[in-house]
Amino acid sequence: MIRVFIVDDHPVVIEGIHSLIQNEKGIEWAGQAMNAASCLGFFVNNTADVVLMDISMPGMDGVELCAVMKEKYPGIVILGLSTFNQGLYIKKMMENGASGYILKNSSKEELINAIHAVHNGDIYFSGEVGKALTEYQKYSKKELPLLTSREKEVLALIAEGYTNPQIAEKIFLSPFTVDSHRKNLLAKLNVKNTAMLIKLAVENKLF
Amino acid sequence: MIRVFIVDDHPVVIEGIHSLIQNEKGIEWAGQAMNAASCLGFFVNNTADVVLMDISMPGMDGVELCAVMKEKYPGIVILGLSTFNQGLYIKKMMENGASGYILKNSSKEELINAIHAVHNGDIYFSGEVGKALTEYQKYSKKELPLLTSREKEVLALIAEGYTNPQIAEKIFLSPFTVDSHRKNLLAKLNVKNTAMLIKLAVENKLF
DNA sequence: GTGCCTCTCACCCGAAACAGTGATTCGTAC
DNA sequence: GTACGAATCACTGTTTCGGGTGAGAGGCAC
Repeated sequence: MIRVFIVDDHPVVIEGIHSLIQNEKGIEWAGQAMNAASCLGFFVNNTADVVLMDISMPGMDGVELCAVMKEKYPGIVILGLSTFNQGLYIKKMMENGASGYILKNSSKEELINAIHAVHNGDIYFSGEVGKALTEYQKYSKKELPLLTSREKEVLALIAEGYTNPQIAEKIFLSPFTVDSHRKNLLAKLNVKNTAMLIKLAVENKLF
Repeated sequence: MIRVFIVDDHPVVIEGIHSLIQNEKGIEWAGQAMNAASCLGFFVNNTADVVLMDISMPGMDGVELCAVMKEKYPGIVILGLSTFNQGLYIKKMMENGASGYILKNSSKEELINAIHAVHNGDIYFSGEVGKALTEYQKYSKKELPLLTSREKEVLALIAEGYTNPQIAEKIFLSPFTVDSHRKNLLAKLNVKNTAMLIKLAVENKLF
């Protein structure tokens, strides 16, 4: 029996999901909350197996609540829930420990499938959400000029904290040469100092 | 009818999966390849709906091949496949556009489920893999000292490429103060220059 | 009220980064 | 064979960073 708890600030949604999963064999209604605080309060003295969690709520939002819940109760599985389909939030939610994500307008089958899948330890995204996520990833990849192999090599060493002279010694080059590569990196990637360079490099996995 | 293609350098695995999915209604065997080059060759004149792709192969590995395939044929869905269960590779594979991931010792049901799920646009991880991924994420989060709000503020501005004097002007502080915060950041996070600082900050989302 | 931390400001100094300019070698592509 | 980019090296400045050190104001805890 999978005990399902729901956190959502919209009573309509709670009601809707409640009616969808009641009478569903293998699934039990554990309780509900309309904000993060109530949710945390509930879990002081109670528990559940799967938490359906709205991504946008007044006060502490789902993304944050998700992190707190997984920190306190790592065994509880969280399934993100939202009316809108936004890659960035989904990604954040996953990074905070959610096991899946579905839209509120999912069919009953999708909802039941998702609950069983995440309870089973699987990670599950409904089709629409999966699309948004991959589109987001594609979109978030900026078009960046190609770096030469030497440049990537130098870039990696800069990111590890080596200075020009140290890099020069490490890869048997003149410090002047390393400096040249460094300047080319700044110019190519259109940034003005090391901080921007490394931020861009890490975010876009340039090395 | 879902046409399934498999890329794996182990004939045994190809044979095994072939026998598992043959006679499975709705699934059709599109072909096979034992390395990245053969795979790319096949798709010049042919196509498939779902590609089961080994993560570790001689020459170009699955992670890289995955990126190339999704670049050339965005419509083709890729399902990662591996004997071992390593969070880092799974994450990389997903970042390169894979839609799911299963282990080679998955049951027939799991395999069929996964194929249908990813073909449907869902993202699917089998339970064991999901566990590895979340464990990896948990593990990869280093324990870092807490930064004060001012420090986070300064850190964010450094990451955007501002110099100490510019930051000072921006948040109405003395350049000396900004420099102090900057030095505290280096000391607290145990790094020795801006490059390491920003790398650590971006990787751990410190601001 | 005595610690402890945060935030603030200050100065010195050497090292490193950044800007500008220019040059040679080498391979590859047309 | 020439045109181009990658890779190499060189010099000169100016700016910024990073290490060390110190100190005063305000908040909070015990």
